[in-house]
Amino acid sequence: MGSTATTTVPTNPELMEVLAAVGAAYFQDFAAAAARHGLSSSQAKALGAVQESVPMRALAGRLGCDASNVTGIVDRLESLGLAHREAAAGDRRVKIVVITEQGRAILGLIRGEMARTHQAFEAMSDEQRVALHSICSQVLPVLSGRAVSPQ
Amino acid sequence: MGSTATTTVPTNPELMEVLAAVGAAYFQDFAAAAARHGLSSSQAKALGAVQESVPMRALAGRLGCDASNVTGIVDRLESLGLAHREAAAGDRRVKIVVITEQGRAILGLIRGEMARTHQAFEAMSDEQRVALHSICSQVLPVLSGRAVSPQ
DNA sequence: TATTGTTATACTCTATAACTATA
DNA sequence: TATAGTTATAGAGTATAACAATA
Repeated sequence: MGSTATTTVPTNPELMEVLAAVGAAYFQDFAAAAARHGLSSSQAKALGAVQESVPMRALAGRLGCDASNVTGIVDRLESLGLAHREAAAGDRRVKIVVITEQGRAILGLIRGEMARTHQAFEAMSDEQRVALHSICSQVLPVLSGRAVSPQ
Repeated sequence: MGSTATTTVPTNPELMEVLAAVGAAYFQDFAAAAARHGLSSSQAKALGAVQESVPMRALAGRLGCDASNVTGIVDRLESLGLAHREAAAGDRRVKIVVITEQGRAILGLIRGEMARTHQAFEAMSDEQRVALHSICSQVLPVLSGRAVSPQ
C-alpha cells in the first residue's frame, strides 16, 4: 500500500488532535483492562509505578498527585495483596512500597489484555514501530519537563 | 544528526511504555493549561468535544462516560458562559450543546498555552511530524474500536 | 525547623438506579 | 415500551490543611 498522496506537513493543531485521540483511546483500553481485574486506573497506574520499590513520597511524584492521595491508593493495593509497605533502612519516617509476586502477575495480565492496543501495534510495520518509538523517546523529555533547560 | 546506531524494532511492551509516558505527559500539559482558565480537564475535554454542536447523549459517547455525568459538566460550562443548551428541531426530548464565542476563545487559549506540547512539536523535523501524524491516523480506528470489523 | 506519612475535609468525576417528559 | 435528559446516591481521586513521628 503506502499512499503516494500529498504528504503535507501537519500543523500543531492537527498533531494535537490525533495525539489526544490516541492518548485517550490508549487510556480507555488500559482502564478497561484494569477494571476487569478489579482495579481502578489510578490503582493500576500505581501498580505499574512500583515495579521497582519506591518510598511513598516518591510514588506521589511519579503519579503526579499529592502525597496524601497515595496513602489510600497503597492501602487498597495492600488490602488486595498486590503490594505492601516496608520500613526504610536509614530513615524511620519513610515507608517503601514493594510490589508482591501477585501484584506483578496482575500487572502482566492487565498489560497483556490491552487487546486494542496490541491490535494497533500489530497493524504497524517494523518501520513504523521504529519511527514511533524514536519520536516518542525524543519528545518525552521535553513534554514531561525533563528536557535540558535552554541556556 | 540522525543516529545510524542499531535500529532494533521495539517490542510491544517497549512501545506501550513510551506511548503511556507520552500520553500522560500530554494530558498533564492539557490539564495544567485548562486549570489556568479555571476549568477541570473533564470540562476542557467537553469544551473541545462540542466545537460542533452535539446532543447531550452523543456528548457522553464522545467523552466515554455515562450520560448522567454530562448534565453536571455542561451545567458548569453553561454557568461560565462557554456553552449553552438548545432545543432540538425534531425531537423535544433532546437538548443540543452549542459552544459560545467565549467558549471557542477559551478553548483556543488553552490549546495555545500547552507550552510543553508546542515545544515538543517544534523539536520535531518535518519528516517526524508527517510520520507521527500518519501512524496516529492509521492506528486510531483500531485503538478506538472503530476499525473495520474482521470478517 | 524541616520532612515523611497520615488524617480530616471538601470538591469533582464517575457509575447505577430511579424519575420526567417525550416518542 | 423505549429513549433523552435529569436527579439522587455512593464510591473513588484529588488538593489543602493540620497532625504525629522522626530527622
